[in-house]
Amino acid sequence: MKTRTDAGSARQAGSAPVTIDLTAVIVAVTDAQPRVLTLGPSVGQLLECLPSGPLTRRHRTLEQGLRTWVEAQTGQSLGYVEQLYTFGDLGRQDPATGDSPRTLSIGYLALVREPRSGSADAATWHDWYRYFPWEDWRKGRPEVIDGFEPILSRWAEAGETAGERHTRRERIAVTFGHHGSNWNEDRVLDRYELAYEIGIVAESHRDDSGARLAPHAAGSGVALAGDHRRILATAIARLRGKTKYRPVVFELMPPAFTLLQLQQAVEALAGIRLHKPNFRRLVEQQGLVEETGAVTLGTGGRPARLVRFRREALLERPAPGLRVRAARKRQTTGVRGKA
Amino acid sequence: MKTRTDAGSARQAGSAPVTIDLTAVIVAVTDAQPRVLTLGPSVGQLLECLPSGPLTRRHRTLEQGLRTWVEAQTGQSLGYVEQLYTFGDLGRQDPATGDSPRTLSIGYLALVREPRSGSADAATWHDWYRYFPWEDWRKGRPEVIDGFEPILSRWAEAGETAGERHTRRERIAVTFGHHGSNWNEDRVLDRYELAYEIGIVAESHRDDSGARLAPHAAGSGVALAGDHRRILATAIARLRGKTKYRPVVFELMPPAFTLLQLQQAVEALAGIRLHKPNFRRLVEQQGLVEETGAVTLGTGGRPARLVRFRREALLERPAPGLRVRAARKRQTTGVRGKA
DNA sequence: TTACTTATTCTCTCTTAGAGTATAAATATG
DNA sequence: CATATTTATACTCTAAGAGAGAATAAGTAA
Repeated sequence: MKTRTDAGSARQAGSAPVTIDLTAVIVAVTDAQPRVLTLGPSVGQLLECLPSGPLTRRHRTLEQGLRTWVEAQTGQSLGYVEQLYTFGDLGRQDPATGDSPRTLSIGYLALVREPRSGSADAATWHDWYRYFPWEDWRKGRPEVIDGFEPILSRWAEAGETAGERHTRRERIAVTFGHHGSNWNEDRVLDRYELAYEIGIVAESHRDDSGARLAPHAAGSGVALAGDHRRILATAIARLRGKTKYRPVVFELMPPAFTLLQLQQAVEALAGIRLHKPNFRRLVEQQGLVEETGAVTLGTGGRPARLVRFRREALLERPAPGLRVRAARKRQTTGVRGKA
Repeated sequence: MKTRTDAGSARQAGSAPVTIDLTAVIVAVTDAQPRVLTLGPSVGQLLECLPSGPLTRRHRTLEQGLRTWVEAQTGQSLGYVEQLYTFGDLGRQDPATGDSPRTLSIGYLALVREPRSGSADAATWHDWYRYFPWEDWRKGRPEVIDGFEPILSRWAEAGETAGERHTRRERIAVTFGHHGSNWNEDRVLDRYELAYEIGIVAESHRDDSGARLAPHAAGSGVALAGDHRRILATAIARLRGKTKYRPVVFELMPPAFTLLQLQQAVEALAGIRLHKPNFRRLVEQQGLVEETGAVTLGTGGRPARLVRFRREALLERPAPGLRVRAARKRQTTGVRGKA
């Protein structure tokens, strides 16, 4: 449609060629680990990247374009797909791009059931904590954060005015919490952004960005090409948040599963441990699952009932989800040996 | 960055010229009504539209481009701004555009304090329920929904297979609820999408879209140019949802306000009535406000304390927000006469 | 003074969430 | 085969939170 006022001329004048990149974060959970599909480094491409390709006029819809590209590049066909965010800031483009057409990346989150094990393509599945080691609190506070802390405080105290120093301390407290307390697992993107600004992650140094305070810290995880690690952070944040009010985890589960498997999937995504009896109560109370009648052996103990997702739950509750909070005391889910 | 596999050639081949439109939903609350800023119809532009303009190479960031356009078109400078969604499906463009370059719209939500009353610009503030009359349940169930119901059932029963009819009935139940129960105020976009698909709103008939089952229904609200009503629906949905876990309402309040004003702002956004004592308890318990010491007269009754937003609340709670649910019984907030 | 309006404070009940304990039914081990 | 170990499942106890309504305070309008 037309834009009003005298925008017409401005449009002609300033409108620059733009390329739209459709980029997918494809997530699965296997063996209680969250995985993401990437294309490994190769000749002419130093870093790993997410599956992605440009929007063309053959793509009727953005999502359809994404599906096409992903299938071409990885062989994966996608089920659940959701748009995340559109990234397009200039100062943040990989300078390798030169000043060719401006590129916007539209990021998508996709959830799939199972990593296709024998994919002959260049695509490989990786534990997503490879890119965000500080996000996995399932075995307690990750040690890598110890390495960040001095960098963070140095940055805070380097503020020009007292006010700025206060704001910076506040920001650190909100995003990273206070020495283990107040950790909010949803703030994945905030943490990445802060790490990027301060220079903790490798991308800060590669990009044409202002702040380069700290040298790229140890334990800052594997970098991805372009904006891709930011897009991944956005995806994890969205998924962690959404789990709480929509039954999205079930997109990642096989048709039948045990309650422990479900719990471990949620724990894998959220990066925290949950209290087992309360988790089960929550799931059953909300009517999110129903019996299949079958049981599994091979659990190593008493056989577990196999359940399946109950679609009707969507109709019954306004916000069917797993509103979980981390167990205060570190809580074994019953699988990983004696506490 | 580069795209891997043999995307290079495909990119050259298919890559079409693209225009990026930055579109703003600018929201304020005055006199307990939610308002949105639009540019009125004019010569060469039959419908109202949202402030919007193309991204140019002068805009370093998308958000900065948006702010520039909005200020040029409306004189409003924006405070809180948040990206919503990127729309770019082909089948849904206003056919008036012809087949000129494909346009993607990136929608934004902006919150401002006060409508600038005497704006000489073409921009005007309108109650947002003008575009979504069925979304305002503050005075009970809106009558316009009565007009939709037969159209909805006719659509459901027109499904080809029994399965499709069932799916359609389910979808209606989830989005519109069952005759007044199960109304979920967050599902603004779902409802608009359904209305669009069935043909309840005017845009369905204007666009080059498939379904045109029903004639554009009475009480279906004022149409906007292009995608803009969809973008507005997205904004309302986002704002209604976000209110529950982030203190965004305060972006819309004056520096000092009474608890009733705050409640009415939340009610205006959510389109539902709240239980007054419980609302106050929630606000005070969460530590979201603090005393200013002053009181207002002119409330028509006992003077009310004036409070202000307490920023520290952000640090103390993981999800500081107003997790409100509609009062079961219609509940007077004490202002609108005797129930 | 009396009615009415809005503000503010309580109370009571019911649901939900956090944390821990007890029992059941398999596997592993001697 | 008895026993320890492991996982599954069911309960209990407590405390916090949410829904609903009543009671009291302090103004304005008649």
